[in-house]
Amino acid sequence: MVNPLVEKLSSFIDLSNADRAAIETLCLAPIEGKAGTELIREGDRPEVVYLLLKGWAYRYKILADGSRQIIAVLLPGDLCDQRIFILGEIDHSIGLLSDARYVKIPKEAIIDLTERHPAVARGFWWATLVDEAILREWLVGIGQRSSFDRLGHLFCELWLRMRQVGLTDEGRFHLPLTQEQLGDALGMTSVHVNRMLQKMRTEGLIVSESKQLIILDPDRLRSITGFNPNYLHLIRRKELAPARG
Amino acid sequence: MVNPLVEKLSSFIDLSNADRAAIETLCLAPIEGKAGTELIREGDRPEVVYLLLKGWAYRYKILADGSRQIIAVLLPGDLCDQRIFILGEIDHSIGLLSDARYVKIPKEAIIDLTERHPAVARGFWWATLVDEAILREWLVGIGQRSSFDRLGHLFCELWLRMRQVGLTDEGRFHLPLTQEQLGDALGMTSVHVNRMLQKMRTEGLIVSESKQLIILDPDRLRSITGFNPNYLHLIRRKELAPARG
DNA sequence: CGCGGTGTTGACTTGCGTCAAAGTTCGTGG
DNA sequence: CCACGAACTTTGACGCAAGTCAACACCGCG
Repeated sequence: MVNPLVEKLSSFIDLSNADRAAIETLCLAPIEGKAGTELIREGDRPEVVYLLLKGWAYRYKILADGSRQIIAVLLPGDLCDQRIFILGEIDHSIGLLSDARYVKIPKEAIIDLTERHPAVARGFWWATLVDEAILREWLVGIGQRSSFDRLGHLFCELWLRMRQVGLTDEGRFHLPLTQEQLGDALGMTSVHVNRMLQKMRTEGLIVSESKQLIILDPDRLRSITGFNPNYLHLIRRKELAPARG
Repeated sequence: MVNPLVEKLSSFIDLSNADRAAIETLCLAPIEGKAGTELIREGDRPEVVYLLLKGWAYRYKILADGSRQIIAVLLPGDLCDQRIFILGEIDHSIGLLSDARYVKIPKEAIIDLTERHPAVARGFWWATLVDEAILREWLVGIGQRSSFDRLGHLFCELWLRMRQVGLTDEGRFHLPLTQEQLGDALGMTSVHVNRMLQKMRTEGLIVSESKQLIILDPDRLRSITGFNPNYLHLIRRKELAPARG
């Protein structure tokens, strides 16, 4: 089985065999975690970086009144903030949405890897910039789009991101989020998520069954929700010098 | 006059005189721009990084229906994405909110600077991580907070960020945003921004006059809006080794 | 077979948007 | 230096998308 981080980075940069091997070496002692486990709690001072190998995780914040905002969804191949240890206390929490496999990478190993493997360093920068772009797009959605469009837009994004790591089967992929979690990610209530899901079903846009989502007509869903995949920066930039930076 | 980037980074790391001089050398040929100027348009392929020296700028996206979401507000000392050139086309636009002074730094100069000055590299990483944390907090606000709290929360943030670069006078600072721009940043209409501003005035929280905002009682505003400054990571981490990373 | 976590449904409420008009401020050119 | 227009702010009436509350159904699991 291919390492999902290698797979993800390969969609953007050319990795040498040495680069691949270096990444895979970091994944030799994976940890298995159960859904609901908290990896990092707001206020912690982590000295390691987490890399998801299998399953889903999420970043979130809990407010004083108990409400929760999900800030990001992490899929296999996603790295939790390569330089997180530069900050003092972390300002949000990270937990597992499903049973998952992951590795804890000491900060020294990350620094070492990026110093010895410029292509990997470049790939990590790319991944960081894409994570930020996703965050921006979520802000745009929650600020400007209708709840229906927001939900459909998220499905388009998750579909492409899952496809990038080879975890889709045509329009179908595993989606372990409950309606309440979807709501917390999109800034709406689970009741309203439910209503919008049904609208999408009756309009023939999706089918969902036991944690599987099927997007019946991706093109139509995209055009209805105004989804533009440019922010995922999936296009490989062959013309760029591979070296420094 | 102190360079605002030097001032900002100094709040987190110790810069040597050589570090400071290197940054200041990059700012020798500033450009003066008028309010409303577009620095980067969605779809561009920038090969330079912008550094704001004076005035305000903003990142934003325009949707198909013409609505605009402001994704970030940039203050003096803010750098527009140190590694932006790694991506292909940029996925959002950047414009000037007020008349401003800024410099365009070629990507080679950024790479060179960070390779020769590890402390600066570390500071740039810190600034990047804080920018991301601000983005997360905006998402939390727009997703979970009432419009009143969102507005007050933003004022608390801008006040601290302006103070960090020495641009406050007690609770007073220059705030060049129109009510429409505030609305586009907070995901609400300018009409509603107006109503919430008046509520804040009648409750004795703020005074505003000709682009100046005065926060009368920062502690009260903070507790009302649930503002926790942890995400700005203003605390200097003296205990950390200054070297690599 | 019962129980806790989900999903579904309907009735009712409300925060915020929409629309539209009047008031204010400010920059610019005559 | 004043007048005029454009951009911004303020106000009020009204509508609606989405929240709230509450009951019920379902489903997997011990």
